[in-house]
Amino acid sequence: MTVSRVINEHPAVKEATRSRVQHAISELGFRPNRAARALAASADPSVTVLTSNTTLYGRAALLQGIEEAARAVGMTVGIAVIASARPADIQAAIDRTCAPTAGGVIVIAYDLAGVRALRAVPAGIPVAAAVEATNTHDTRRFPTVMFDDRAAAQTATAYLLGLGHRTVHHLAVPSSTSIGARLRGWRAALQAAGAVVPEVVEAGWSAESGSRAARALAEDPQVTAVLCGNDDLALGTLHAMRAAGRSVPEQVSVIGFDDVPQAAYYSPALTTVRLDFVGLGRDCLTLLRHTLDPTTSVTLVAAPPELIVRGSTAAPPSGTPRRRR
Amino acid sequence: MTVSRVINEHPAVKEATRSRVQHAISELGFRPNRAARALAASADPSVTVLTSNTTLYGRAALLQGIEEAARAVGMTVGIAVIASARPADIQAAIDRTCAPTAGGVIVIAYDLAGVRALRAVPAGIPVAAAVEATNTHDTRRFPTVMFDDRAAAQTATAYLLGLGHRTVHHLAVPSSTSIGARLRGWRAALQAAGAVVPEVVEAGWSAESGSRAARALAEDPQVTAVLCGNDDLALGTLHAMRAAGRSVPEQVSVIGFDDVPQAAYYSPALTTVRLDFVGLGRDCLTLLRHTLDPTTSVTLVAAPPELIVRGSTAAPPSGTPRRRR
DNA sequence: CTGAAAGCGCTTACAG
DNA sequence: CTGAAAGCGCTTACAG
Repeated sequence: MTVSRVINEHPAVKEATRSRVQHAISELGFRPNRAARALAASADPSVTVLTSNTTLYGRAALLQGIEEAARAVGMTVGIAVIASARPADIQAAIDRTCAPTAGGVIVIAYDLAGVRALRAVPAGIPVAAAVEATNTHDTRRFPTVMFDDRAAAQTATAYLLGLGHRTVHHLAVPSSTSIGARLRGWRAALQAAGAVVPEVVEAGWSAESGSRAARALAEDPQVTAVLCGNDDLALGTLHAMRAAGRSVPEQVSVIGFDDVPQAAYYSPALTTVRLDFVGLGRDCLTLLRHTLDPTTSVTLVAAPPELIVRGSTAAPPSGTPRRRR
Repeated sequence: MTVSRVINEHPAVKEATRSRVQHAISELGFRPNRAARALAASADPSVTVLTSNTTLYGRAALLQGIEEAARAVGMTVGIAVIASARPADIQAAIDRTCAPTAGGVIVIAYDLAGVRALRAVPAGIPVAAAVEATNTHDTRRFPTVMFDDRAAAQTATAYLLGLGHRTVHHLAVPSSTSIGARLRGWRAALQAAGAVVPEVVEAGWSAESGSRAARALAEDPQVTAVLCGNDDLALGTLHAMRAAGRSVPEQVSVIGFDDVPQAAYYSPALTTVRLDFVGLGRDCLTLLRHTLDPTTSVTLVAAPPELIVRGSTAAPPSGTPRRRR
C-alpha cells in the first residue's frame, strides 16, 4: 500500500494523498505491527543490552545513556540479564536475545559473565560492547567503548603522592581481565615515584564488601592513603576507618571511582574520579548504529575521567608534603 | 512442520522424531525467528516497562525484579523511558511500546509522568502497574502492586515519638497523588499521639535536594526528628545537619525509606524502612501474566515494609523518654 | 502422531 | 507518484 510509504516517510508521495492517509490513520487509531514489519524487512530497529547486573551505578548509568540515544533515533531497547558466568546461563542469554530478526546487541563486559557473553554472540549479529581498557583481546574484534581508567588511576595516585603520602594502597573491584586497568595505572604511578607497591586488596563491588576488605587496611598504621575501585568500596572504607578510630582525611585519605550522585554527601565528602557512564552509553549506541549502517557518522561524546577533589583527601598525618610532580 | 511442535514442546510428538528434529536443529544452528512467531501467533511473550527513570534505587530494583520473573517464564523485557510528563512525550512512549503484537506493559507510576502513561495505555493492551497506595483511582482500574507506605510511615513516626520526640518533621519526596501515602501515615501517627503536625517540607528525590531542603530544618532548634521520604533525602539531611553543627542522633534523629544497600555504611548508619522492591517487581510481573492468561496462579512474594533500626535515631536531647505505645 | 495449506501484517521490488 | 504481487518465517486449524 501507499500507507506503508507514508508511515516510513518515503519521499515519493504526493502531499495530498499523504495527508489523506495520515488522516485515516489517526481516525482509525491505526498502529503498525512491529512484528510484521520486522519479519518483512528482516530487521528490527532495536538493541538489546546484555548485562550481569542492572542496579550497580555504572551499569545503570550506561543503560540510561543507551536508552536515551536509542530513543533519539527511534530504536527500541530490550534488556537481558546474564544469570551467571556459567556456560549454560551465557547460552541462555544469547538464545533469548540473538534471534535472527533481532536488531543489535550491546554487551556490558565489565565482568567475566559479560566478557563470555560478548564472545558467545553469534556471527552476523551486530554487536558493540563496553569493556575494560585492558581487555585488548575483545577490543580488536568488536566495536568497543571504554574509559582511560589507567590514566585516571595514575592521576589519582599521583595526586595522593603529591600530597605527601609515602605510598598508596589499592582496594580493587573484580576485573574481567588478568590485570585491571585501574590497578595498572595505580602501579605505574607508584613506580614512577619510586614508592613501594603494596599488595592489592581484592574486594567485590559493594559497600559491604569494601568495609570488610578495608578492615585490615584500617588496622595497619602504615596505610595513610587508599585508592578504591569504586565509590561503594570507598564508602565501605570510610566506614571501616571510622570503626577503627582512624579519621578521614586527617589520618587516612580515601579516593573512589565513579562519582555517584551521593558522593558529595558522604561524610566526609568523597574525593573521586568522575566517570561519564551516561555519555559512554550514548557512544556505545552510536558505534552499534555505525555497525548496522556504516553511513551513519560517529562522533563520541563521553567526557574523559576527571578527578573531583572533595573532603576525603589531605596530606598524611606527619608526612612531609612533597611538591606535586 | 513438525519442527514447530517440538520447539513449542507440544506433547503429541513421538520421542523418536522429536530427538531427530532436536538433532537437526543443533546441527544447523537453527534459531527461531521471534518476529515471525509473534506475527503468526499475534502475541509476543514480552513485557515492556515504562518508567520515567531507570537509575533511582526503587525503579532500578523494581526493574530487576521484573526481569528476574520474566526471565524465569521465558518472557523478553523491553524498557522505554518517558521523557517528561508532557502529553507529547507520554504519547511517544505509548506509541513506541504499545504496538498491537506487543506483549504486556508494566508501568512504574510513582510520579506524574508514570501515572499519565498508565492512563494512556490503549484498551486491549495487557497492563499492570506499580503505584502509590494513595492512587485509588488507578488501583481500581488496573492490576497494581504497592507497598503499605501509610502503615510504614506511621510505624516509623510512632517509633520516633516513642523515643520521646515531641513531634516529627517530614521531608517528602514528590507524590503522584494529591497526598502521598507516607505523608498520610506520618500525619496519622502524629495525630494519634496528640502531637503537633508541622508543615511538610517538599523535596525532590536526590541527596542534593534533600540537603538543600533540610537546611531550614537544621536551623530550627525545635526539630529533633525528621522522617525522610527516601534514603537519598535522609543522606542529604545527615549532610545538612552536620553542616549546621547538629549531631545525629544525639540532637536530631533521622529516618529514611528504602534501605538502599549503602544505608548501613552511612555515618551514622541509617535507620530506615526497608522496602522490598525486587519482590514487588516480581509480583507485578505475576499480575501481568495473570492478565495475559487468567489460568496462571498468582502468589505474591514481596515482603511488607520493615523498620530497620540503626544508628541515626535516639531519644531527643533533653526530652523525657515516653513509653512506646 | 505427522504433513499440506492458509494466513498473520507488513515491505520490497516491479509495473503502470 | 501509486497500485498489485510475492514473500518474510512462523503458527493454527484441518486432514490424513
